[in-house]
Amino acid sequence: MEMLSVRAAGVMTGKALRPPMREAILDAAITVLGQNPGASLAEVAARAGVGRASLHRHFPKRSDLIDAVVRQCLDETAAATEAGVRGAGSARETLLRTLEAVIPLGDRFHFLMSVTSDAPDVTARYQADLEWLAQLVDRLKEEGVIASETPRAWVAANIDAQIWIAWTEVAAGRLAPADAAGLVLRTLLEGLGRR
Amino acid sequence: MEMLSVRAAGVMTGKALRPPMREAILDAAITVLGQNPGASLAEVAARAGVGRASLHRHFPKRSDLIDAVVRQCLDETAAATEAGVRGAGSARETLLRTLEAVIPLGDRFHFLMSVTSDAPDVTARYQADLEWLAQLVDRLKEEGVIASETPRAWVAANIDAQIWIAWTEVAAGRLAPADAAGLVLRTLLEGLGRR
DNA sequence: CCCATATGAGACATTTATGTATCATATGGC
DNA sequence: GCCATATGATACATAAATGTCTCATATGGG
Repeated sequence: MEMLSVRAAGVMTGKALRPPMREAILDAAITVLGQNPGASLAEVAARAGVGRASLHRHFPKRSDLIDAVVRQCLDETAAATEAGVRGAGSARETLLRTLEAVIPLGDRFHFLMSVTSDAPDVTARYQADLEWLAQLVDRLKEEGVIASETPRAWVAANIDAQIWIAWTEVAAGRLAPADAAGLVLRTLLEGLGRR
Repeated sequence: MEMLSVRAAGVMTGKALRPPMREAILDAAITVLGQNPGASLAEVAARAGVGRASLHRHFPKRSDLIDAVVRQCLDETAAATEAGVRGAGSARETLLRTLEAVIPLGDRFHFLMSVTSDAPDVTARYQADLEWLAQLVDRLKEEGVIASETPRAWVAANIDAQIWIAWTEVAAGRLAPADAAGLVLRTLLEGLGRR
């Protein structure tokens, strides 16, 4: 039984368990590099409350940190969208659930937009996400929720933009988190005009 | 009369006449720094087809270049919005004319968003633009074009986002320039839903 | 043709960020 | 209490961008 406790404490840190420090650095990186992609690693370390040397121990090169953050963001958004897809229902319901799950990850989303990664698996996953969104758009058109003439790229760009706007407004305290997804859905489908 | 030609040639270059080189550098800066705000001045100079030393002659410090680009973008957007406002008409017509004028300047808009300038007059002009947009939103609400309960910040953020989306789609060749403003207005007011 | 001015190219110093190494210390399991 | 490991602080080396300077050259007006 001691073996088990030892394992849980950190021997298997390879990937299953995440040291708290690594997580703190990744969080700081999302915030700092999201606001300013050219920020220095010293700023990231300071935000994480960590020495710059320790940061380099976990991520030897800047590109390693960027890669790890991108993977983290992809993992989180994938988990969120999977949860949204799992439950059955109409495409409109799927969209609403996905929005509820994804809006709180707006900063992750924004970071993924601002970075260009060269790792092939990363771009593959990114493409997969875009493909999934495209299929959802097609389902929305089939159900008559979205006008079928509207270009797919236009719809996708609008969804992305709305997610970012909603996250910004929530983060600024101008919008209640519980209202965000509904407002986005309404704006997307009916616009801002007087109904 | 020779004096006049001399003047026109460049003696009064202080502000009235713009040397072609300065313009080329500013254009290149908008493009390069718009895509990657951390790009080096060497990249900007190369894009402008100009030596790096010459760039430093016109803009001794990096911040000087940034400032000049910001001012240029503010000038252009101000000229465009003024033209949209001048003609009388409903707020909806004003919005449409403004969109037509501003969408082609989407990259200028995007650049202004991505940069934080510390010059006081720049921030003042930026605030003035935001104020003008807020007033237009109020007029739209008064006319019943936009639902009056919708928060002003939500409307403004949506307009900004639509401008950027439209510019991107036009630049990518997926949207005809002539269709852009109309599509934006329709999406803003009626959304993407089937009418 | 001559001259003033602007440019391009290159050398150079300075600054800033990055990456590496070392050492003292603290933390946590045993 | 002891020891392994991780961390923080510091110093150092390297790389890259920035800013300055000089010189040869071209351009355009007189």
